[in-house]
Amino acid sequence: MFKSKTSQKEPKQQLEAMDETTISLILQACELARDLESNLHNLANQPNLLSNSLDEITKKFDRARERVFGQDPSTSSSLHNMLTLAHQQQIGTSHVQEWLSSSYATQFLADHKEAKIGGCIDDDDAEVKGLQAMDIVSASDTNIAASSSQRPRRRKDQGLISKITVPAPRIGNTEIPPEDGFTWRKYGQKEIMGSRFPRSYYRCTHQKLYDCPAKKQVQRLNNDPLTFEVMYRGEHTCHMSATAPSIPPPSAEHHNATQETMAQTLATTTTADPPTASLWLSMDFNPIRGGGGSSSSMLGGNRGGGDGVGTSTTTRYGKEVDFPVVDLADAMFNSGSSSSNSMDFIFHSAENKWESEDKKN
DNA sequence: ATAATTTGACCACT
DNA sequence: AGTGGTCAAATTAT
Repeated sequence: MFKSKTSQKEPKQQLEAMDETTISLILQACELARDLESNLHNLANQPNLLSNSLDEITKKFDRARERVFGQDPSTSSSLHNMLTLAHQQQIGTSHVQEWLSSSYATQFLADHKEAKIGGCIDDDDAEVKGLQAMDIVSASDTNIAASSSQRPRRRKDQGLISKITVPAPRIGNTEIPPEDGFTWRKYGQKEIMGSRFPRSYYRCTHQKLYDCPAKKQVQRLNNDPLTFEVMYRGEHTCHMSATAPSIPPPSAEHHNATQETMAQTLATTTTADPPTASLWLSMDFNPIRGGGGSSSSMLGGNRGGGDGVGTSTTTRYGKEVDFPVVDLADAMFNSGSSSSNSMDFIFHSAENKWESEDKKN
């Protein structure tokens, strides 16, 4: 429904924002990333080379970013994270490149710039970069305590897989973390010292059924409530099972944040079925929800544009909230500008809706 | 009835 | 002792 509506309304006007040199820079960086990917195993033993290689890629992206945006580090953080994670988790960077070469990439960049209302400073790059392959390996040693009869509590250090920041949905509820193709069950929330917003703890919905150890933490950034910091721990094993309900993402055995970024990006930039972007689009977004006893009925995998696709609802702490899609779209496109004012309006109107929703309860 | 979320308490870690 | 991660009973949603 609103799927086609939004897609048609989104112009691809940002292409001219990037000249050929910029595109070339990005492609070069992708090329380097691919090289790195193929040599990753060798380079793992040569930290210096690895570091140089990463620097090279980073620089190219930075230059590309500067050419496009002058300077706006926040804008490129997701892109940067994406690439970084692509290396570390051995995601096929050809996917990245493919995506980058599509017009959706430019749209993505434009949208991110636009969506940054408060101007967030992404200080996570260092951390993400700091991740070693060891971290990824150690993450698999999550042996969920199913043994003792006592209350076995997990140790803190489970091996962090990835930590990324993702923008809140531009359309819909900006207060919920974006869909990432997996189904999560919230098991905790905690106020964190120095953070204005609580941190939410999620585990894979299928933890029990499939012994899936995947977890994630979601927290909004202090300085940019419209950005979520998502920390993934553990690896999904549920989609490995033949009967597992989760749809394995393109790079099946390496679930990760990149997908989240990409998924979120695409979800927030366009809901059309773009030729290249469909690569990610097809992998998720359908809000396979473990909702109300019907989760098991989803087991066949209802992907591929089935019935419930394109839904404009999602969960918000257990409640299903109808997004004022039409209103939002109108606000967005009738306001005649893409300024932050219109965005403010959108977010505020959305929040008001949710507030009144809350009052009912 | 079943599943998901909320939330206070418990516990590991520093 | 403080902080953060997890548990689990109670609550809410489906």
